[in-house]
Amino acid sequence: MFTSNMLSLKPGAIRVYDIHMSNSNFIPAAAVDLEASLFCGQSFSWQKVEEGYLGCVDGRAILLTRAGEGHLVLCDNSGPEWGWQEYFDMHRDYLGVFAPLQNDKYVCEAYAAYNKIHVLKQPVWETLCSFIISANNNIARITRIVRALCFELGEERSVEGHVVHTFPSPENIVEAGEARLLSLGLGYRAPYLYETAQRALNYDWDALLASDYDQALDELKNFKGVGDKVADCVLLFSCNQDSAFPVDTWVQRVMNELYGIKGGHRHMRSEAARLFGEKAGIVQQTLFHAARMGLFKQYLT
DNA sequence: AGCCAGGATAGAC
DNA sequence: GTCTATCATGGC
Repeated sequence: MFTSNMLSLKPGAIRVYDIHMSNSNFIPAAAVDLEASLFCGQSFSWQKVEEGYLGCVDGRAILLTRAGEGHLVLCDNSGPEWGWQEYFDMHRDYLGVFAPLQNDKYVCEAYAAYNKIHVLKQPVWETLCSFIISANNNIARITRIVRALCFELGEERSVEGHVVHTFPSPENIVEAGEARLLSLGLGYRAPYLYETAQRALNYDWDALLASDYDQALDELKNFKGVGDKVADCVLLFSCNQDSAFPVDTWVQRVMNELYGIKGGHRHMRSEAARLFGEKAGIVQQTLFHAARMGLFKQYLT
């Protein structure tokens, strides 16, 4: 039997979630760890402000303000209401994903420390660009570059007096040109992003979203600067592919040194499915964050 | 100064 | 198909 103290889930957490789901603008703190979810390296478009968190999703300025035991969602009025429940993956049964893994020492340790990291469902174009930029880079600098891209090439939006900038469209990036991208700090990734933007000008994103995993993986790798890892990030964070298993340097270390698994992308992914289930990507995000925060320091060389 | 960061690429074999 | 040097940039 899977009990709440096994993984240190706070008593009553699920209840609070259910009670507040009736309020369409309220994100209960007990349902999702916004701090960890926004800053664990899956999105680079959020920042902390006095009242809470400020971001821009799908061309819409968003402010998450602290209120009671959670946050209120405030948007600008530029379009239809923002589907934050989908963005924050509120309807997934996270306990159901982790419960079958109660015999996995490392998953349990990670889940005990970070049991409310949700995998965000982000706009695919922004995710593709962000993770092209992420190659051989660190989260702080990726964030700076993405922010510079938005500030220089995006459009201004505002909510509650806060100004943000939208993520630039493929047209915006092509018009800016490769040299401009270089000056924004992209380094050798500048031509990758530029060529990707050109290819994206007339691209059928709906077809990508409708594809199965293998098909979508091959398709994404046709973009310049996209290999297995970046493609898996896009698949997991934007394409509803819960089995995608991004292997960066941290996850590589975890798989090698904690689970004794080595090999190429294909083998690593099948082993991840065997160890963590068909939604291995959801588990991966918590493992990644735990490893990066030093939780496995004692096990890693 | 050298190593690391949510890796990918072209080239060699 | 697998293995490798190389690629900007900044922080430590």
